[in-house]
Amino acid sequence: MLAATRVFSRKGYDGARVDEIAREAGLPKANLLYYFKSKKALYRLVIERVLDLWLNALGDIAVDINPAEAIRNYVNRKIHLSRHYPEASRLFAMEVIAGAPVIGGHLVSHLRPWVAEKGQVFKRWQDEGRMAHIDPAHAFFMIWAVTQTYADFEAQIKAVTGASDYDSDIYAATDAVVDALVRGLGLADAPAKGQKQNKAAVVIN
Amino acid sequence: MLAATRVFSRKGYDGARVDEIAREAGLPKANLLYYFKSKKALYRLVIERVLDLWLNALGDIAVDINPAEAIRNYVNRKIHLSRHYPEASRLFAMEVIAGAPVIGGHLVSHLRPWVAEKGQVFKRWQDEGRMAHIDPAHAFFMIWAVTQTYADFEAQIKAVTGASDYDSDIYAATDAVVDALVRGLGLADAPAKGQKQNKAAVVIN
DNA sequence: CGCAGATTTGACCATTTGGTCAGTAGCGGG
DNA sequence: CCCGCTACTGACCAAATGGTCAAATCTGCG
Repeated sequence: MLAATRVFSRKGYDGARVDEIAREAGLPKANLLYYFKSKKALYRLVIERVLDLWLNALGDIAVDINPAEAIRNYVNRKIHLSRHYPEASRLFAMEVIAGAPVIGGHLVSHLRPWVAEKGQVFKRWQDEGRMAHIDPAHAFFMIWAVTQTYADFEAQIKAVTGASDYDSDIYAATDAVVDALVRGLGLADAPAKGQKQNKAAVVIN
Repeated sequence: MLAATRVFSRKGYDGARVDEIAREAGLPKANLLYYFKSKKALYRLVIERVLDLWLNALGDIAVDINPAEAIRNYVNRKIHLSRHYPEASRLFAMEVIAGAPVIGGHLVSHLRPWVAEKGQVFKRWQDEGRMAHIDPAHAFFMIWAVTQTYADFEAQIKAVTGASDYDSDIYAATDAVVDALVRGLGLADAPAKGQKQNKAAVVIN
């Protein structure tokens, strides 16, 4: 299962060889196909598990604390995920890029309501002047884009920065990125005193 | 060539069938292989052309105008590209996710110096207090992540928003995202009066 | 026209790959 | 020890696929 995630994420669905997955899992191909009916079935299981991981591990966005803090938490958790399971992240990315043929339905049935619900919180914050006016869904797209890029485009980032130790070198720099994200979304540290008074309070240096 | 880009971007290298590319190009497979020695050679050509498009079409980041304006231009151009050539964007993404086996060298030899050079501009802006202090390379990663997400994760965005007309529905919302990006990077509209005086001047509403 | 070289193409081939199957090994209970 | 059942596996197969090739067709030119 882990082996499958690794191989699929490295080669994509078509590029992955059942035999390679089996070898990586340390058992004969026939045995692998004894447990999982087919390559496609295995892929489906793996990708659904990844999506679950994504949705569950992220948990909620705290409503009770201030927006900046809440989003900072969420983003950091997301980055933590990407850092800890880069293969999962990449696998998910490939699936979506290919048009989400397998998890398209799940995205509609699970992710969509999730976004709709959390979006309500954003809306409230925006009404209270504690968050910039951005379509909540797009705020998520921004957050996801930025957090996933460190897992998905690792090769590019490595090439550009020449980081020798990706994990420590790169993720050390993400704090500033999280700041930028929070600032960009215009999140207030504390409840605003009045409507629209929002002054992008985060100090820059 | 266009056909190849389309098919490769839809299926990935391994998923793409030479025969399908040929059919999409409206000529027999044998003829396609007469022009391009092999599938791999064709892929290499296509992906290199995409990278060129990326690097060239983006052109420069204007130094003479104010930072906010300059980056806004750059980001808008990038979004325009993603919007106009989503297949190219996705193809590039898949290549990088797979570890950039083909264009890894190009990234180091072309993209890296490009970033280093443009990064100097960012550094200057930062020293002048006209931009938040973020490692310039990471500022680019942020920008790229956000702009590419609209092409690469189209399937996800569609699933979440339920947009019926992706092109117009979605790209209409990107203005707010560009704003957030500019705000997040702490870009000043006009030259700051003094060092470190930066107050994330962009008003939020 | 006639020829030489380039272009085009259907037929074909070697290899790879997902998946099957018949048979073997392990194992719990009687 | 044996029976029945599940887990496991090497050998095998049909289909798909990248690539080749020889023959056909086209094109420019003397």
